[in-house]
Amino acid sequence: MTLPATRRVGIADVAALAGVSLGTASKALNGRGTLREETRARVRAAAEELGFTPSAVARSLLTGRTFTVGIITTDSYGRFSIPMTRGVEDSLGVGEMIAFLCDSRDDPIREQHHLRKLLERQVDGIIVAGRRTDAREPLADNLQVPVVYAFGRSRDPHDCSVVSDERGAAHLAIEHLVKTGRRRIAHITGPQSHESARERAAGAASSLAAFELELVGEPLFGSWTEAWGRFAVAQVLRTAPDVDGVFCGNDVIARGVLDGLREAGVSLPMRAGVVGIDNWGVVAEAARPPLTTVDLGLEEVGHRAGDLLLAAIDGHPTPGVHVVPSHLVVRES
Amino acid sequence: MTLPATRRVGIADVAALAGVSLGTASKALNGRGTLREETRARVRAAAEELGFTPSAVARSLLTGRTFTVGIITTDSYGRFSIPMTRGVEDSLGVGEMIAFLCDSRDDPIREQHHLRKLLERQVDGIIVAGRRTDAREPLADNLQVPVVYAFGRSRDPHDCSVVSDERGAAHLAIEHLVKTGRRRIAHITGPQSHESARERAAGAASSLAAFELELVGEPLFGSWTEAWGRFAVAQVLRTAPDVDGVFCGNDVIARGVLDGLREAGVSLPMRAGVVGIDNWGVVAEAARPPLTTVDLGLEEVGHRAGDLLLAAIDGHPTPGVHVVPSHLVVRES
DNA sequence: CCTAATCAGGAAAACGTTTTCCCTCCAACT
DNA sequence: AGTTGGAGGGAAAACGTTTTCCTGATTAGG
Repeated sequence: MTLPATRRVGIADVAALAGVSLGTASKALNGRGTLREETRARVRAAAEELGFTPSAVARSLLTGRTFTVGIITTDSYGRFSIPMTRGVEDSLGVGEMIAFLCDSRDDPIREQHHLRKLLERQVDGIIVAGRRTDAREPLADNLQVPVVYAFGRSRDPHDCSVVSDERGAAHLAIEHLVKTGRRRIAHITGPQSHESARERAAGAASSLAAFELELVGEPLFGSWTEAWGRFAVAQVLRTAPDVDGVFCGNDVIARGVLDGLREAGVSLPMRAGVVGIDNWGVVAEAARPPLTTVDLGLEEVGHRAGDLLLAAIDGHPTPGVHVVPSHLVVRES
Repeated sequence: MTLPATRRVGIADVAALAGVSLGTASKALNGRGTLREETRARVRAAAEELGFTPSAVARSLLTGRTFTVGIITTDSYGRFSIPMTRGVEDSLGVGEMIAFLCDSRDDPIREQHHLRKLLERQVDGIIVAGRRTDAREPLADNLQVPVVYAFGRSRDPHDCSVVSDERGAAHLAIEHLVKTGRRRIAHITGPQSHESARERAAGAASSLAAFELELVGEPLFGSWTEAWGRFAVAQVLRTAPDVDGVFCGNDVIARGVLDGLREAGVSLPMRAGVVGIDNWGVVAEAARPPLTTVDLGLEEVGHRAGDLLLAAIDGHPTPGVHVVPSHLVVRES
């Protein structure tokens, strides 16, 4: 009893109503072949009348294309995958494609399971959206469909990966601080085990060097939390009371830093500038003062990944690592 | 040039290698028909050797089922749809189903566009995940596939909707405040135009009445922001300095309230208790003190919606509004 | 030894399209 | 008048499965 109350209306029904053959109806609806305009119109009218919706399944079987891609994300929380997915959707939409969303929750078993499901359904391509920037193992080898890695690149440099510009982000942050007159700049960031934390710290150091400056103290690695930001900035104030700028590894830390500074009596943004990374609206806008931060262009990463995947599906693969520029979002901090 | 380098390996290849007919191979792999165990094994071995992956497309064409559903979400930000999608995925996973994710961004045109794409692909069912609890227009009438509305219910009571228990949530919050000794309780919440704000306020009033108490002042409707929380609580303190509890419409407001109270010199949680709604980790856990809040069970809403959709696909629809219970998450506020 | 029943497996239809090849007109040339 | 050639449209193959029906062989029962 699987609700077949009314049979699907197929192109054969349309053809019958229009008084043409099945093949002719197909041509009329798809603009192929040579037909009189009057015939086309008659078929279109019949299709309209019957509410005909072509079966993508049948079409796929014949053409081998499903106009479908899979997105495998390891980001169960959604902070990163949401904007990326949006970008991917934008990119795919113009090609009338649509995406399966699979959440692997960082579990390789689950990931392989999803992969199998996607391959069975003959997706035209796959996007792997990571939560961390650290390079990851490729999905599988000898895969028949094109794959693009977004945000977290693949360990295999011959794969196609799209990443955001971590060093560039650090550079933008430092540049902003320096150009607004800050000279004694500290860096508070996440765990050293995260490549993004290391990259941002390295980017900050080299950027400061270009201005003939140095960080105040060593970069403080901790966790991506407000509590760490508050704690670390208190420590900074003890060892270097004249600090006038803090570059934070992400917005959440930055918010903790802002609270820590304010509560220590540092008037903001007069006596010190703070810059974060992520441009996460709910955090950056609610901070006091609203946080100046660097947007990693996640939506653009997704968009780019989608474009590259479409190109690869079309037979024009573009292996290598593609870097999407970051940009500064100036608020009041 | 669409990369047909190597032709797909089909069940015919498997059959040939195993030395059986195509139909027999199908039966062997699917456990149908009556075959010798040795034959089945031989076919399985052949399939393994060739790396055979059955084409879900061909199967769907024949059976009319795609084992695929569509999720249409209006929640471009992702705050609500992420946990719901997770729940849906969990529910579908056991049925070997997989979901298309479509973000309508609250645009009816885009929504219809997505709907068409989904119907073309012959999804077995559709879940509509709302961002607001306000009832929404049905997706379309005379739809051939089952639809379940999640979080935001459909205006048509004959549709199947799954919602969270807004009044119950308010009740849990008030109960917690009262049981921890609070008597002078204010309510600060979001815009009155949002049904959830109105429901939560109404729930709070009736719950207080059950304890023979009343709200301190009228509910303060504003926006779902920290700034509003800070501003509103300052106002409350002016008109009712002895307030000892605040029930907030969501966690973000609650966080603003906590900051406002603390900065006004109210020691927390000794002199006042604060409860939010949402249990949004990044906000509730980072609050000072960590926020006690009500979890609306969004993941459960998604899970339930998935279950009901599966049942409907199986020919057992369950029209009506289904309410998922909320639960209190006690932290330190 | 003959018949009926069961077991194994093959042949072919079916799903709903798209596309290729073919046929039949009819007009325009030579 | 005979030949091209193009326009308009039909017939049928093809995609890769599942399933139904059928046939031949083996076994059990009488």
